[in-house]
Amino acid sequence: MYCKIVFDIALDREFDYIIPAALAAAAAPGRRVRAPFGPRAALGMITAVSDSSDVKKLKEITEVPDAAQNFSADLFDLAHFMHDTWGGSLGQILFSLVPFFLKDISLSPRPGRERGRGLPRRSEAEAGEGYAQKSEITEILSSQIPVLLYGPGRSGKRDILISAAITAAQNGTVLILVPDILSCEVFAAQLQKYYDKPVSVWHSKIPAAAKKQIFAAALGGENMIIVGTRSAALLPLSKPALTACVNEEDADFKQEEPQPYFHARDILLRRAKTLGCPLAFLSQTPSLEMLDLVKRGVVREITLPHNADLQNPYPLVMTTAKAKGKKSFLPDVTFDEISFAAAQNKNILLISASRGGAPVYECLNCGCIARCAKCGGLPAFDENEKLKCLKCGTLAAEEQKCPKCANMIFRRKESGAQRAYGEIKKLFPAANILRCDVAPKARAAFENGKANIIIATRAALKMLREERAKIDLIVFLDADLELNSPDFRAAERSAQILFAAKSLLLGTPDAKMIITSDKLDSALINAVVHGEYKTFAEEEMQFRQAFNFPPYSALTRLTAAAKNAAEAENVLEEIKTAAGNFGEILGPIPCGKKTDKLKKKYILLKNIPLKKLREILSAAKPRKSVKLKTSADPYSFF
DNA sequence: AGCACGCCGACT
DNA sequence: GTCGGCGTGCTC
Repeated sequence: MYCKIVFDIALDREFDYIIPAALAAAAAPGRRVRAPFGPRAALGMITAVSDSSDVKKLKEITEVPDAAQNFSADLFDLAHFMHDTWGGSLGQILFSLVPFFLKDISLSPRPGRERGRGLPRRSEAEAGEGYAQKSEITEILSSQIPVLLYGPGRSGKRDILISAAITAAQNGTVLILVPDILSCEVFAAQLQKYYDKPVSVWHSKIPAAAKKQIFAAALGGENMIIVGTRSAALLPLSKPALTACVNEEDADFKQEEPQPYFHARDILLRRAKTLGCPLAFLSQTPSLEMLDLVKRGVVREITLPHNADLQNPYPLVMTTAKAKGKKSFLPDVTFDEISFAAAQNKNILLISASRGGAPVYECLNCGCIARCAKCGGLPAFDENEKLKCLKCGTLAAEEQKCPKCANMIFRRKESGAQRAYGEIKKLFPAANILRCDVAPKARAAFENGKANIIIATRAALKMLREERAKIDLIVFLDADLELNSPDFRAAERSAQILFAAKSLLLGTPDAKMIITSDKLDSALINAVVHGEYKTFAEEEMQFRQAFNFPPYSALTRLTAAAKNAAEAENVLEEIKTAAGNFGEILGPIPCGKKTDKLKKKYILLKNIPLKKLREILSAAKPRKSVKLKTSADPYSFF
């Protein structure tokens, strides 16, 4: 007998081995095995068993360590689906389903009833609070196809999910995915108020021992509720009763960087189908992919009405064009609103476009950016306030003549939050101003009631939304900047952020929002002002169709990294020519962020299956000096 | 991914 | 003269 084995390494290849007679009974697809691999003995996993092999010099597998298979029935098939859909190493995919802490728990008796990290339970009185009792609950639990709970902020989506989860958890395992760790903690705590058993919390910060218990319980098909981040989508589910995904549109559900590559939304769709289990997506700004699924009848949408019983059910959204000229950092409207709010000691949140890196040296007259005389790199002020080239370290003169307009007015130009902080401090010297690049700081600031003005990025906004912070005025300092990114989802992302910000105002009387933009008549801005996400989504959907972007095409990104940009470009051009017959290709496009010393460029391939792309890549003899990386359904475009 | 093999720079 | 840099290549 022979078998094919994959290993937990970034190598997408199977290896053939002999199964010795003594191990024949235990060896089966999905079973982990010990086998000699090069100079060492490695742990692999059997993908197939057969009675012949083409390979001449074969070695024998030496051990089958586990008493039985470690994952639920659908996961072996899911691994192949992940491999086909997003690529990567099948070995790493399979091993990600059998975590490192799993030694031989597969046949161990069920753990005690306390598992995972039990959250503190609320008092009887609090637990007695009524939770949603709506027809949507039965609709979710009895639907033959996945459901999208679509509704504006605070329309009761989460209450419905909590009720459905508690009902379903009487009959099996409930798995609820949320985008990030904070949402995980917040939602689990919310759920715990109504659930009389401990809610299991699963994310990267949960200790291995607790994860092991949750894993074992899920594998055992226990009645329980798991709230977790995207990696929880890969947990075994032997007796699933309900799966769900909160804030479905969040890009964090896509795992790009470490293997395995996957999109939690697509994993849930696939698993719900094969497991025959109810699935609910929650969103106030559904992704266009989700709206496409609804349109095609794959997902059924349940629309929740706007909740008019809120403190501020229709928050005022104002728009203003960017300040023209050099003297004013803020448009007049914005300045007036901030002054007014600050005078009343209100909480003001300023959203700047980006965290902003080192300040650059820019000509105030023509915008020309100073260059290093020696190497052409960007000079910037270092920690000692010396103007130095970022590339070669050469000290540059601060008194420079602009090479373009010959003015002697080079100025330090700080970007993003950094710049905003300086300017706001000048304009509102009496206010407490806090700059928070990092999300948790925003929380502290509002808790203390210390800061009047918080300057934050969008990441912080997400956190504030989760905490339902009390904010009286939100100002987007430049809503257009996001749209300049090469990401075709830029507009969608902006919409998500703007709508999220708007619903942050719902609980605070008279709270309002100002959007600074030079595209005031765009569908996006109009949609936010009038509260109709779908208006924007429809126009965006037409854009996607017109330019053949997802959900109208399957996108794959191929990145080339080389010592010099021309080399990377040449390789990509070659591949573009070779693959041109199979689908539309965009690029090569230079990567914006320079992470290492290698130059990177990428092309975008439309509707070329991964399998086809692999063929093309192996046919085009890849040069050793150029590193290629493919990414299916990409979400980042750096 | 590891880990070996292999051919060019500054040290006991 | 050697130690060691990491480029290249292989693992059934």
